[in-house]
Amino acid sequence: MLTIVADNRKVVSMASASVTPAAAGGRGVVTRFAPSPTGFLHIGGARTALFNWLFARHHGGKYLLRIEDTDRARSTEPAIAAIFDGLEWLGLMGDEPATFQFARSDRHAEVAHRLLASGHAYRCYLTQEELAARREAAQAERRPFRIHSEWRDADPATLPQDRPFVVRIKAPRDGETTIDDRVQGAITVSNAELDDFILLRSDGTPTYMLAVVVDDHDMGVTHVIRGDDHINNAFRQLLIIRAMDAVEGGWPDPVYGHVPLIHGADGAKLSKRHGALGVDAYRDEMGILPEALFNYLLRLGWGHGDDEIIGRDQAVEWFDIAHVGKGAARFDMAKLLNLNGHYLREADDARLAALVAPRMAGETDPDLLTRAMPVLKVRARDLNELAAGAAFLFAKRPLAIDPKAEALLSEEARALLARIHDRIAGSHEWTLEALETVLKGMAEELGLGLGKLAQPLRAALTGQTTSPGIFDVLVLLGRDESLARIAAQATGKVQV
RNA sequence: GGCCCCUUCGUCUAGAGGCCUAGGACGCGGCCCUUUCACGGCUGAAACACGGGUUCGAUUCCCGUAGGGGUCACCA
Repeated sequence: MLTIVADNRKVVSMASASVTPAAAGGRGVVTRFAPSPTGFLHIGGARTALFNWLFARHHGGKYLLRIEDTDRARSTEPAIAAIFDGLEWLGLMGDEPATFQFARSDRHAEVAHRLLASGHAYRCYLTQEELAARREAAQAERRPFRIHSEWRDADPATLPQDRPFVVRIKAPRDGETTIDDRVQGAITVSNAELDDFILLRSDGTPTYMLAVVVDDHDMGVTHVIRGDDHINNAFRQLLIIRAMDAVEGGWPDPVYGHVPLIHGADGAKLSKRHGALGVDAYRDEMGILPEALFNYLLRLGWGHGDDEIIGRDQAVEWFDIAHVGKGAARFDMAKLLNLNGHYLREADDARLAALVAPRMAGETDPDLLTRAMPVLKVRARDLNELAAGAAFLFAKRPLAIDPKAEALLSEEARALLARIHDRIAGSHEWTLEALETVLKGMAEELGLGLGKLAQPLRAALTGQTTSPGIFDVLVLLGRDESLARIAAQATGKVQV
């Protein structure tokens, strides 16, 4: 993972040095997923990535990745690795090596200076203290605070030479701006609501607002699909885009699609309290399959008629951003588990065996695990349940007997086990059919239901009250192990 | 608080003026299958936030109300 990061860095610095805007003029669709590496890839981010990926694939376009690491204090290398790891797992890596935003600071500053030179931006010498004081004053008078810098229209000749300044955009003060959002529909904001936000900080570094716009432009991004917490930013970013378009042309408005955030079960924004975990937790701790999370996330906030089970290819064919719901959807673990159970049953047995083995205590046999999978996977919803269900296969004698199973092993039951032991020990074939014939015949002879034999058998063989079918268990365990486990619980048997 | 957005069963959703007696899925209840647990099948309860319009006719269009969410940094 770290080598990939290093490679990406190299590619980026070359790209930023040559400054070759891909000119978003017309042609193919280009989307992007742009997380800031301040933590793991959370479920909401994964869904945003998914929608970008699907939209691009559906339209035969390109899907790119950009790491927004301009916040040097909060961005970390492990977070970058975790995000790539999560995307990789879900099959949502970009079509090209990721772009790293911080590496492109010079290009961002260059754009700010063009805006400055063309009069679309200005140097503002207001200090943070002055701003804070004005903000407080506005608060005290209970009126909304808008930055009105006296430097906006200052005579360039009178500008201080040795004081720090920030570069602010000159936002229009009248009129209104409408965004035709592909998810939300038309959204209109009065320009008076937008104030002169900062492009370049006093230390010369670009702000997020500037960096996003410049990077999207240079990467040729045509469709900006992201969380709807960015709606307000879209209007500000459009200001920069239109200013640059006026300055040098070739800066078309992107198409926006602001998808709703995912909420917790209580309807509030998903937070750690709700289990807003990284996708790695769904994989490692909860034992979720990537195709299940993919399907779940897709159906969360989007639907296609009555269809519930939707695979990758089908999703690409059907995905339509206009059908993404406008309201926030709540995360429902029960439904995810149900879907996971479905994909578990569909999954390849050897693959499942490999996924389950590390979750089991002690030694396991991949071959036996694989052979047991068909009867094991139908009764599990996640890999942990699958591992628990497989435990009996590798348990060492003497078997730990679960209290509920113990209750099944009465005196009569133990006596019965002795008879079963002798009877099946004499069976020359150890197959599903042969064992079934023998045991059913025996039950009939004794005038008992098969359950009377099967239940104590299950307890003796697995130490539990639930397991795959009893004949499956016998065959999986094999003749020697089965007879030994039965003998251990039967009365009057010499334990091997 | 200002601004922006949202609102169909508990949850995810279908629905784009008559197809709606509002459909599907998860979850929940019942039945069947069955040696247990599952899987599977059948089945039941369960929703158009409220109030006004527009219309011959509104879940669907418009306006209010209520509720919810987002956003208001030299963070991203």
